[in-house]
Amino acid sequence: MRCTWTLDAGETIYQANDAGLAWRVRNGVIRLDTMNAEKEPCFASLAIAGDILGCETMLFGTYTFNALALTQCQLTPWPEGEGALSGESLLASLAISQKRAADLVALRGGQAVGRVISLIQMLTDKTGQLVLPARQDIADITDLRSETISRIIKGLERSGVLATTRINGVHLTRGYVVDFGSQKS
Amino acid sequence: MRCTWTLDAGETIYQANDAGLAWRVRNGVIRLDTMNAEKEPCFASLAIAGDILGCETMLFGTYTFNALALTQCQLTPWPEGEGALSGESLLASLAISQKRAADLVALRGGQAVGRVISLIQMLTDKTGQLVLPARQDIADITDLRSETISRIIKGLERSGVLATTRINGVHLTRGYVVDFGSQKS
DNA sequence: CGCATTTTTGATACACGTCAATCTCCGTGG
DNA sequence: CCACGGAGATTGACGTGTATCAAAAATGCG
Repeated sequence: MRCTWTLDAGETIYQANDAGLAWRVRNGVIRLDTMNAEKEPCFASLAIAGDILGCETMLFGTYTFNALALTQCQLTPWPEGEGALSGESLLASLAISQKRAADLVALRGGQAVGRVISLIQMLTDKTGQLVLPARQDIADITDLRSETISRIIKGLERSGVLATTRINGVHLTRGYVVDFGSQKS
Repeated sequence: MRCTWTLDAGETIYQANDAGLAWRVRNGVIRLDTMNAEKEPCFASLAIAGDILGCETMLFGTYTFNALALTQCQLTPWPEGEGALSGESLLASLAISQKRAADLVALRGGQAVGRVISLIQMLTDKTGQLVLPARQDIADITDLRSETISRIIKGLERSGVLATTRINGVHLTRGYVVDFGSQKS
C-alpha cells in the first residue's frame, strides 16, 4: 500500500516559502523556479523520475523553489516508510542531485540542436517514448527561445528523428535511436 | 586540531573512478568535469567554500567527476569528527547542493556580461575580494569563449567595476559593489 | 634573456534572437 | 453543429551578440 499523488501538466505543486512535505518523483517532469531580482519566476532546476523534491522543508520548514508540473506526474511522500531516512538513502539522494546538476549544466551549453536533443534523451523512458513539455518550458530549460525550439523540433520531426502521436489529448513523442553525432555538422 | 589540505591553482584533486575520501571545501574554487562522448573533459559543476566534494565515494567507492583546483584552495576531510554524518548534516548538504545547481544554471543563461558578473559575485568573499580563475575556465563555466571573457573583464576593469592587484604572484580582484541592473541596457 | 602560455585586440561570420503574421488546436456558447 | 475566441505553435524576414580566426601583447618561468 502506498499513497501516490497525481498532478496534471500546468499544476503548481508548491510555492517557495510554503510549508509542506518532501516528495519523490515517480513519473513526469517538474520545473523548479526561483524569483529573480525583478520578482519574475525564472527557471532554476528540473526534477524527473527518481529525484527528491523539496527536501529542504525538512531542514528549513519551507520550500526554496516554486515547483510546477510540466507533464502529468506522480509523487509519493518522502522519506518512504518507517525509519527510511538513513544516511545511506540521503547519501544516494545527494549523489543523484549532483549528477542531475551536471546534466542540467550540459543542457545549457553548446549549440541549440544539441541541447534540445540532450533534453529529449533525458526525458525519454525505457520504451523510447516521452511527453514533451510546452515549447516555452523547453526554451526556459535550455535558455533558448520558443521560436527556436519550435524550429528545432519541427526539423527533427521532418527528418524522422522524432515521431509524435496523440493519445487521450496528450502528445506522445517517440524518439528513434539515432547517431546524434551526425547532427553536428 | 584539524587536518587541512592546501592545493594550488591548476592542481588535480582527484580523477573520476579513483578511490578516495570526501571533502569539504574551506576555500577556493574547484571545477568538476565529466568526460563527454568524445572522451574530452567537459565542465560539469563548480564547488566553492562550504560545498561537499566527492561524497559519492562513500556510496560507490569511487569519484564520479574529475576535480581541478581553479584557484588556491583548502580542503578538510568530510564528514568532520566522530559521528558527524548525521541525517541533519547530510540533509543540509543536499539542500546546499540543490541551491548550487540552481546558481550554476543561472551562470549559463542570459547575456554574456550578466553571466560573468554573476560568477564574480558568486566568487566574491565577505571582504569584496576574489581570485579570478583563468579566462578559459571562466569561459568553460559560463559557456562563452575566452576571447569574450577577456573583453568583458577588461571592460569591467576599464569602467571601474573591477580593480586588480597582484600579491605574491596571485591576481587579487576587488569587485566594487555596483548596481548591476544598469549593465543591462 | 628566451621561450611557452595566456591574454588582449581587431575584423568578419553566423547562430540565434526579435518581431510580426498566420496557423492549429480546443473549449465555449449560441 | 458551427461560429467565436484565446493560447500555443509555426513560419518568415531581419537584426545582433558572440563565435571564429588571426595576430600582437603581456605574463610567467627556467
